[in-house]
Amino acid sequence: MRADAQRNYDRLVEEAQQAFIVHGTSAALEDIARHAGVGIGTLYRHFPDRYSLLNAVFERELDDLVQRSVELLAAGTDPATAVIDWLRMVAVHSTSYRGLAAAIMEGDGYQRMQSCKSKLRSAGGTLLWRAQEAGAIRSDVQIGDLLKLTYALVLAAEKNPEEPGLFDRLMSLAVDGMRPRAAATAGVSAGRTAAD
Amino acid sequence: MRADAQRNYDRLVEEAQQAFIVHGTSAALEDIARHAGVGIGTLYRHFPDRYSLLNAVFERELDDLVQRSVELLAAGTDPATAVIDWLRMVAVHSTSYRGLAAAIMEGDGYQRMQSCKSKLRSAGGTLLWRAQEAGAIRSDVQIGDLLKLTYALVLAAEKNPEEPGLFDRLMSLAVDGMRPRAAATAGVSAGRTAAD
DNA sequence: AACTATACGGAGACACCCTCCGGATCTACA
DNA sequence: TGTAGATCCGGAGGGTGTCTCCGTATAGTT
Repeated sequence: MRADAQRNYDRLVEEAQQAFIVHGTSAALEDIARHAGVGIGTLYRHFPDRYSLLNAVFERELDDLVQRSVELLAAGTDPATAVIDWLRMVAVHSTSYRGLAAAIMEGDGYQRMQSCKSKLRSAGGTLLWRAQEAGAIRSDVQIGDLLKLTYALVLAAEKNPEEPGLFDRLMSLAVDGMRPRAAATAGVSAGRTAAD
Repeated sequence: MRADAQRNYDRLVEEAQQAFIVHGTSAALEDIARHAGVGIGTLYRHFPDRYSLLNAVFERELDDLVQRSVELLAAGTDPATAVIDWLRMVAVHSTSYRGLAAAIMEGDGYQRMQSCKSKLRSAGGTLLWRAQEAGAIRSDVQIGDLLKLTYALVLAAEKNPEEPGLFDRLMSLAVDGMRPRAAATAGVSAGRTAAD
């Protein structure tokens, strides 16, 4: 890669990060290029579409979330709580970019953002595995599902800013469902089989 | 309302329904107008934005979902199962329009689609109330939250078409969390308080 | 210094959104 | 039935944003 190309690449990612934070992930790409002192053509050469750029920005920040998962693994925290806390951190992070949750979920971006997704999966997967080994989380729960759930709830919360506690309320529903149920207690679990 | 205006209004809704089913809720409004044999200006006069049109289309189909809730209320089904089954019906319906779930969640459309939302809330609210009276669903669960959760999960499922069972898996997590937990069983609920 | 692979820039085609207003069309009333 | 005028129609046009293409410029090499 030529030196000038590398320079432009870096400036674009830098500028994109700012723009995405300020204007959300739908910030105009032409503005990003202009602020980076670069032509729109250059932007598109480095990043064929919006998702590529988003992926590059996001990837720089992922190390932090991965690091958190390692810490939670090392610390003596309750395995199930560790998983849930980590998912909350993922949620908090994605909140800093309006629209990021939507972008990650977007099918179109599936290919482009895969590198980010697999990093998240491997970090979270380890935490989940430990919790499942300890019997603290249902064994049929998958890390991919948890991440998808988390981003879906972030999105719901983002679209309902007038309800501040929404994410936590929804997450708590799902969180309770993750835990293995005690052996059926008469009455309380009536009808449960029909729902499964 | 003048007769020709009414005629155009109806044709637009009709045509929009088809377009939304075929091309998703982001179908080009100009195409809808053209297919309805009407100018784009006419479309915008009747429906100031995409959400108004979506609302009109959606509203025609809501009676069915409301009807279902009445049936579930009348039938002797388990109250909690009835709520969950109804939410599934809502989910199935919204699946017929790619993007509807996103549109309903969208903040911009909040005003425009309110009439649909309140119909859903009142139908679901009655079912939920009965289940909570019967002690079959946690009393702190709100119908607004359940609908938001449902649409969030529909959206997640819609964006991951390669995983057919996703919606059901995610829903089952949340569904389990809705049920009141039996009095703490030693060991299994360790760490629960931290998550609430 | 000359050469070539690589990268740049931005004009322009495209798609969609939404507005505006001159002209066409209904309807009520005589 | 004829007409006045309130109502409605249509689509050109301006705006925004995406993405492509290719003539020009430049870094790196010999």
